Amino acid sequence: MKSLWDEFNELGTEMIVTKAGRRMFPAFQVRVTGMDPHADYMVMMDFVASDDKRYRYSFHSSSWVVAGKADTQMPGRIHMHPDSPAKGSQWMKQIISFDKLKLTNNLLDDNGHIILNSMHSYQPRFHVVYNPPKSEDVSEMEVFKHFIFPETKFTAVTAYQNHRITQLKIASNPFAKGFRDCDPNDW
Amino acid sequence: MKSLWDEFNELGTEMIVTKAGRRMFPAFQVRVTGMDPHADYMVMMDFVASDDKRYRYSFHSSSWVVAGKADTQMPGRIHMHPDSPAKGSQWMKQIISFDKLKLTNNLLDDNGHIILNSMHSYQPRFHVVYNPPKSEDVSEMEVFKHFIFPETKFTAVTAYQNHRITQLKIASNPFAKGFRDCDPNDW
DNA sequence: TTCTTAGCACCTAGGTGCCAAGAT
DNA sequence: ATCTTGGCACCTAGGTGCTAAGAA
Repeated sequence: MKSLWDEFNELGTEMIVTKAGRRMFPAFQVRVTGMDPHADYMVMMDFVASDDKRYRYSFHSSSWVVAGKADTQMPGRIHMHPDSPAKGSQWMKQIISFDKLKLTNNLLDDNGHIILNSMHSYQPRFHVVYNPPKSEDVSEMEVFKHFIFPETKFTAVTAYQNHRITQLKIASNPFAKGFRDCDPNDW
Repeated sequence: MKSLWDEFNELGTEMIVTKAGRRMFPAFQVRVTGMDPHADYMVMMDFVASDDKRYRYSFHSSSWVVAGKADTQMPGRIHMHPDSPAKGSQWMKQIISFDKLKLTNNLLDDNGHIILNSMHSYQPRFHVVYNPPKSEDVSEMEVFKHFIFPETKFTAVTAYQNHRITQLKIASNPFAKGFRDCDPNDW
C-alpha cells in the first residue's frame, strides 16, 4: 500500500474518528523478514502524537494551520495484532494487515479501540516483541523493536476537511464505491 | 441454544459439509464456570465418530438406516477457539461460541476446517486445557478435561435428507430467511 | 440410482461518505 | 462559527438452501 499512502500523504492524510470506532484507510500493512521461524513473536501498533499542537483546516488557503497547543492526551493504547502470538514463520509467510484496527474519539471507549484527539496529528508505529527460547542469552539481543513509516502520518478528524482527501478516499476505498462518479477501472 | 439443539436432535440433526467449508447450525455454544480467573486456558472442539457405520436416508420410511461399515477416517482435527489462550475470567465472562468453525468433506483441506465423512454420524466434544501457574503441584490436578452434550450429535450430509430438518433450519437460521413462507415473528 | 458440485437469489453484518440537525 | 453526531443509501463480504448439471 506504500504508493497509496504516499498519494494520501502528499495531500495531508486525514483519518475519521467516531464514537463507535472507524477503520483506517488505507490500512496499515507491513511485511516482515529475518525472524526466527520457530520463535514466538507478538506484533502490535500504537500511535504517538506528531507534535504538541492542535490544528484547524483553513479552507481559505486549503491547508492545515496551527490552532493552539495540543489537548491533554491519555497515555496511548496499544493494538495487539489478533494473530499474536505466532511463530516467525507465520508472520513472514504473508503480509501483516491491521485492517481491523479502529480509531475512536471516545475517551471512555470500552472496545479496545485506539483513542485519538480530533484535529491532532499522529504517527503510527509498528512494534515487534521477540519471545526468545529459554536457552538463549537474552542480554545480548533486542527483544523489543519498533518501526516508523513517515508516510503513514495523519490528522484525526471527525469529518473530512480537505476535499481532495475525500475524493481520493472515494476513488480508492472499495466500500465507498457508491459515491464514485465513474468507475476508475474504466481508466 | 440447548432447546434448539433438542428440537433438531428429535428429528435427527444433519449438518452440511462442503468442499469450501460450511458453518454448523445451530452453532456450538457453551458457558463455563469454576475456572481460576487468573490462569490461562485453551478451549477447543473436536468431533468423534458416533459409531463405525455408514448411513443412508430411507425416504420410504423417513428414517436413517445403516448402509454398511464406516469409511476410513482420518485422525480428527482439533478446532482451537480463536480466543485461546485466555484467562479464566475472560472465558467465564460470556458464552463461548464456536460459530466460526466450519465442516468440510475435502480430505485435502488446507484451511484448518474439520474434515468429516458424509453420511456418517458424529459427536462434537468440548475440551478445556488448563495451564497451571508454575507454583502449583500439577500432579494432583486435571489439566485436560472434555465435555459431551449428546443432543449435539449429527449426521454429516452434502445435501439435506430429512425435509423436516430443512424446514427447521430455514425457520431458525437468520441467513435462510429468504426461504421462509411467512415471518416466524408473526407467531 | 445416488451422491456431489457450482452458480444463484436472498439474506445478515458491517464498512463508506453524505447530509441535516444538534452541540459547543 | 466550528465541530460533532446519527440516520441514510450504497457498497463489500460472506452465510443460506435451491436448482440443475455433473460425477461415481
